[in-house]
This record gives sequence, C-alpha cells and structure tokens, in this order.
Amino acid sequence: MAKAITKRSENYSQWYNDIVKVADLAEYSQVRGCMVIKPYGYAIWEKIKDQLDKMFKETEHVNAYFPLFIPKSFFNREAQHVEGFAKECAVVTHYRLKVDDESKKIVVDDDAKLEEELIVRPTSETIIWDSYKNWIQSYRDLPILVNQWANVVRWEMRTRLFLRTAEFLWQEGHTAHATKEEAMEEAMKMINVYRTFAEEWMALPVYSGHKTENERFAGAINTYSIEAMMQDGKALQAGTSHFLGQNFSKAFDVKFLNKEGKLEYVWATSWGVSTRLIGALIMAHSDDNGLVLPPKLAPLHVVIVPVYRKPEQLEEITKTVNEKILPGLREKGITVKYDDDDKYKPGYKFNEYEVKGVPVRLTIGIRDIENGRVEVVRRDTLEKNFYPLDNIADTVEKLLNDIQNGIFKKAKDFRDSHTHKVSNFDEFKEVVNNGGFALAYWDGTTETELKIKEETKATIRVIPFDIDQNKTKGKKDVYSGKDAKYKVIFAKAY
RNA sequence: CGGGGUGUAGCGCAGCCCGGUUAGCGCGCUACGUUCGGGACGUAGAGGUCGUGAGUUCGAAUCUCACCACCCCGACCA
Repeated sequence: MAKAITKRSENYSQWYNDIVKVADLAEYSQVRGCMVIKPYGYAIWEKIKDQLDKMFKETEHVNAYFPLFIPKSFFNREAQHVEGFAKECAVVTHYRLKVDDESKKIVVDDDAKLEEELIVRPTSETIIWDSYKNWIQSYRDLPILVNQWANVVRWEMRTRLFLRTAEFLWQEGHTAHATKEEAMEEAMKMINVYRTFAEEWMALPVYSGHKTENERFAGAINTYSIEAMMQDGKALQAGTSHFLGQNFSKAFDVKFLNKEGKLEYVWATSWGVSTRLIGALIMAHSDDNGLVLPPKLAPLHVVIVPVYRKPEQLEEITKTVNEKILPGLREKGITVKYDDDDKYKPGYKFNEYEVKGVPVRLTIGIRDIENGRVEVVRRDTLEKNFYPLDNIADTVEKLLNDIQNGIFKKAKDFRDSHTHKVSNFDEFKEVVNNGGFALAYWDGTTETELKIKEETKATIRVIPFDIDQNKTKGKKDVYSGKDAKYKVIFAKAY
C-alpha cells in the first residue's frame, strides 16, 4: 500500500487531508495558507462552476469582472463591513522592486510607495457599489443582476485545504433593485438556487434558513444560509445569500429616480459559494477507501480497465471496447476513459480510480468477451456485478442515476439520524458533543446564543425556513428557560 | 497574537544528545527482465548548497546566536 488513508474513526481531520492528497485534488503551496488546486480538483470545480453558471443565467443573471484591488478608503464607507473584514486583509503598499546595491538581492523599492494602499479584495461589495453609482440613475437601469467568478483573499489564522484557505475561488452575485421587496425576493431566490444545486447536483442535503443577527454577514440586514452535515456531525456553511438593504447604496451614494420622479436609495443583495463546496463534497460522501463523487459532478463518470497478458489480447479487448462500449456511452453524454496504459497493472488502476471517486468502473478481459459480459463496479457501495455487453450503456446510465440518488439518500439518512430534538441543556450538550445537529428552542437573544457558544462551542447554524416559527408559543429556551422565540438548529461548525 | 513543534534527495523520515573519512533508510524515479482479474518482483542505477546567515573549532547536519519559513493546538472566519 503506497497510499494509505487514515480511517475516519481514527482521525477524521487526518482522513480529510489524506483524501485530498490521494485523490490528487490539491496541495499546499509555498505561500502560507494558499493551495494549489491540481487538475483533478480543478475539474470538479469546473463542473460545479458550469452548472451554477447555467443556473444563474437561467435566473437572468449576467457575468462581469471587477478589480482585484480595492482602494483602502472604500472600506471606510460601510462601518460594519470594515469591522468584519479589517483583521484579515492583505494590503498592497508598493508597486515596484529593485536590486539592492549592497546585497544584490531584490528588495521593495521604497520610492515606489503607493499614495493610497490597495486592499486585495476579501469580497467585492465596495468596489462593485462604487461602479454601480455610475451605472444607476433611473428605475429604468434596475435591476442589475450581476455575478462575478473570482478569487478573493482573507488572511485567515488557520487554514485547511478547500475549507479555509487564504485565497479561494468563488462566485459573488451583486444585485441592485428598485424596491425592498424585490431585493428580498432575490436573496431568497438565490438561496433556493443554492439549495437546489446542493441537493440535486452535490447530492448534499441541506437545511436552509435565516442566520441570527450574530452570525450575519458584515453589512447585511439579513443573511440566508444553507447548512450541511459532515460525517463527523459538524455543520458546514455551504452557501449564503444576503439582503443588504440600503447599507451599501447609502455608503456609496447610489440613488435612482423612481417613476414618481423622486430620488431613492437602491436596494441590494449579494450571494456566494466557494471552493469550500469541494470540501463539503469530500466530507459528506467519501469513505475510508477514498473519494466518492456524485456522478453529476464527477469529472469522469466511467473508467474501463482492460485485463490481459499478451498484446494480441489487448488488441481484441480494445476492439470490443471501441465497438461495443464507447460509442453507446458517449452518445448518452457519459464521460468515459478507456485506460489501456500498459505501464500499470489492473490492480494499480483499480485502486487509482477508486481513491479518485470515479463512480463506475468496467473491467473487461478475454473471458468476458467470450461470455459477452463485462464486470461493473460501483464506487459508492463497491458492489461488483457482471452485465451483458449488449446494452451496457443503458445499464451504466441507470447505475449512475442510482449512485446519484443513493449517496444523497445515504447523506440524508445520516443527517436525519444525527439531528435530534432536545428539550433540556444536558441533552443539548450530549447531541452537540457527540457530533450532531440539535433542534432546540431559543429565546432570540444574542446573549443566550453567545453563552451557549462559550459553553459548548455550538452555534446557531440556521433558523430553518421550513419550521413554522409560530408554533414556539409556550415553549422555553433550552438554555435560559425564558420564553422561546424560535426553533433553531445548533451545531459545532467548520 | 498566545502555546507547542519541525526544517536533511521529489515525498516521508533516521542521524544531532556525546562534532571526526564517502550523510543513511523507506517510498517514488530510470533501465532491463519476469509479471498482469484488487496497489507485482528481481537486478542495476540516478538523485543532497543537511532552511538562511554569522560564530566556536584543526574539523560542524551535529555545539552557540540571530533570522526565515512552515505545521499543529487555541481566539477569529466562506
């Protein structure tokens, strides 16, 4: 065993690191906290990106691109926003290097100091709203429904591949609207897009709902979030959508003339998901044998491994594969690789594709051709079966569907069985400490929320949309014992 | 920023305490041969500014000082 994977039960976070490594998704670079996303990891990001981009366009959004650098002064405009990001900004102070006369080494040229420092964007609200000021004069200019695919930098203290890196890739939608209602609707629409994407494409069941005031995005009036459960029972915030009210339009003085001829401030939203989704994918579905990917996001759906001894045998297998397998699969839009590389043995290949989470493997040898069959292995269950060569494309197509649905169900069953209603604080602590979501009543105060966090490290992940909050009457807060306002999900989070 | 740790071949490490010829080991890599239905084996080989700088010494991977970088555990975060 050249590539050992730590078992989840032994050390969950080491297991995660091992998966990233053996599946060849990413590695740390020479730059602190920054990762190199390797081709296979990037291919997954491209699948995510392509589908989301399609969904954004279906909801009438367009893409644009804004600068990487933001003048420092822009951050002064929105007080809460600065406060949220100031502590983790990379700052550009100079624009030139020179060779030092004495040491002969490259040094920063002190003569090339910037008049005003530039901040490497931690998020783009400020620079975008500065532009929107010029774009918007009339209600006829609204709405603006723009998305940007970009990288951002947040100088985090502690980083983890995909989950929290100093630089990460994401998309950020920034919309401007004439009315409050329309903006609120937009924020809700986009959290639902995220939810659909998570559940239908990532096979990742999520709870969606409001964030509490304390957990809100810096500068937002309201933040919606989708929260997923990882296999250690911890929560991962997988996507957020914010109703920003008029905070940014006021900060950047973006007004429009309405139909009545009156000047009004514009209403805003922003929403984003990042390469963190790849971390979610890994931690939700993978097992001790390696990565497990939902077929809809797998860069490669099917790999075909030939088994042979002599060149003539390989030739015969190749002929069969080319004639009877590849065309049918490709016709169905299934991505397939025939790995006839003679440098590696079948056993090596089996493991290679298994750790990389390729959903379906076909193994074919001379014996199989004689019997008109092929061995089919599904990655999620590792089940092996022989199927007739004849309608193999249909078989594989159905199998891919089964896997997509199967891993969603598995993840949902896991989440549901680790989500518990708790009626007192002892139960609460037990659920949260054992890894799980606690459904509990909350009195609605930040004070209680913070005390619970201090004692248990659990936070309110979300005030779920699909819980009728009117039914909290007569219920008591799980910690304070005061009258409950909401029924919420508490958990330890990444 | 507080606490701990590590820098030696592409990767993972030993050697350092107690200085001494040519700096080792495993994996990986290259060539050839035998293998090939779950990570094959043999033989031969290539690969090193011992993190950087200064000092002690006849002699430094090893001792001293400074610096740099990274990792782990906390507080903060998508």
